[in-house]
Amino acid sequence: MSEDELTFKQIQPLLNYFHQLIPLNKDEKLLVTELFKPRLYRKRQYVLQEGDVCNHLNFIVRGCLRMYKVDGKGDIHIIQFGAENWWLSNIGSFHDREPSELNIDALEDTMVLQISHENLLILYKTAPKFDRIFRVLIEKSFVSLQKRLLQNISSTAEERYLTFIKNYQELSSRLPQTQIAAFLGISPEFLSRLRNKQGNQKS
Amino acid sequence: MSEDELTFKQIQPLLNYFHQLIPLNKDEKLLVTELFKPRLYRKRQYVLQEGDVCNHLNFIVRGCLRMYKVDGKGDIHIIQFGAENWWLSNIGSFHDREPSELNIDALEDTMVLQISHENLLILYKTAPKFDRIFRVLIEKSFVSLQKRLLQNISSTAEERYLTFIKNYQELSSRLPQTQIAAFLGISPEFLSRLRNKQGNQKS
DNA sequence: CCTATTTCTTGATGTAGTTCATTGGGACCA
DNA sequence: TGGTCCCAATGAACTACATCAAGAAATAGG
Repeated sequence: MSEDELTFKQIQPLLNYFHQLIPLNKDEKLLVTELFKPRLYRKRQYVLQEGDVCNHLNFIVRGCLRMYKVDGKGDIHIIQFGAENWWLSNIGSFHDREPSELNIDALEDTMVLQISHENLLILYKTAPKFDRIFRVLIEKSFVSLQKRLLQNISSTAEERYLTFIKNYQELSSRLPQTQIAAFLGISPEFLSRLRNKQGNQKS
Repeated sequence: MSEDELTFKQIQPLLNYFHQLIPLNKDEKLLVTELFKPRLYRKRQYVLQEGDVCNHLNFIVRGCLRMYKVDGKGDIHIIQFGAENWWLSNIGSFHDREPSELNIDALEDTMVLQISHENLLILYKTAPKFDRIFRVLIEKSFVSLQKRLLQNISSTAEERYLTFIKNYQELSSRLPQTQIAAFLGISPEFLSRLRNKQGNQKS
């Protein structure tokens, strides 16, 4: 297989993703292929470290990332997981070109397709359709974030946990409990108790 | 003053708002003036009621709205306030044309400029620049929502309250405590205790 | 101006969730 | 193949916050 064919194969999941939102023509597909670069992150490797400016949008092809904040006590709070076909970046830092307060790292070996800030500007300029694509994309992210916030201000830890395993069934069996607890905003110990409670009810 | 001049005067805050994000030309300003309609909501009046499809994007000129969910117990959870120069709509319901699970109503007499779903499509079609404008706009909303979520999973009620009065200084003195409590996700009684604690420390 | 309603305060008690400390079980690595 | 680390489980004590109840203060509206 030639290098071009290899690149094209790697980029396919992203083209499919865009195509599902808004169909692309040949030129636009080519542009995406040129401007997005594949990159592999090893488990535990940083994708973005606190203090650096977020310089890429990341589309996850396989594996799993997390974006989190470390608080004054050294505790980790996970804002978002990113698995297959999700985007994960610090949008604020990326657009305002400001140092990030958040970290992104890999929970598993993870393959991403990433576009640099510079190349994104080229993409918008060359194919304004992407203004719309990314508008639609972020609207969807906004809605799901809003749902999560609502859950957080209105539900108990148990309800949040049950919603989580329902919404992210696959992820929840793949991730260690500590990570899930840091995502739900509860202590790992309490999550452990919740899980046992669930288990007992089943039998 | 002629009717046209009146409309133009009413629409001015919105034109300024857009202009600050991305400068508009004359035609684009005209288009905005034609497609957005002013509307007054009285205190307690619904802007959007659960079960209806959200049919307008609302830009608030003066007054204050809230968007909230009523849970199974009848308790209210406020997802967002909207005051001067903010947008407030149920984006999910608006774009997917689905019944809303959220309500929006007025906490004060409130003047909004609103664009219907239909007219927004015309706006996007006629002036693609608005794809970009609304992309940038929602990116900003996304970032502030993310900050709020982070606060919620990582901070105590007291910290959240202090952040709230810092970020929304003016709003916090204008709204009843019950509303602020429903926004922070705590009981009004506990908020009252927090406030007294603050007061005592000062003296 | 008066009354009705909403809003705020305060106390007593209950509970969801935390923290700390200990134990045991895997997974990775030399 | 035996340590080293990370992860899960569990008990005991603690705390942040909720709930219920009742009264005081403020506000709205006719």
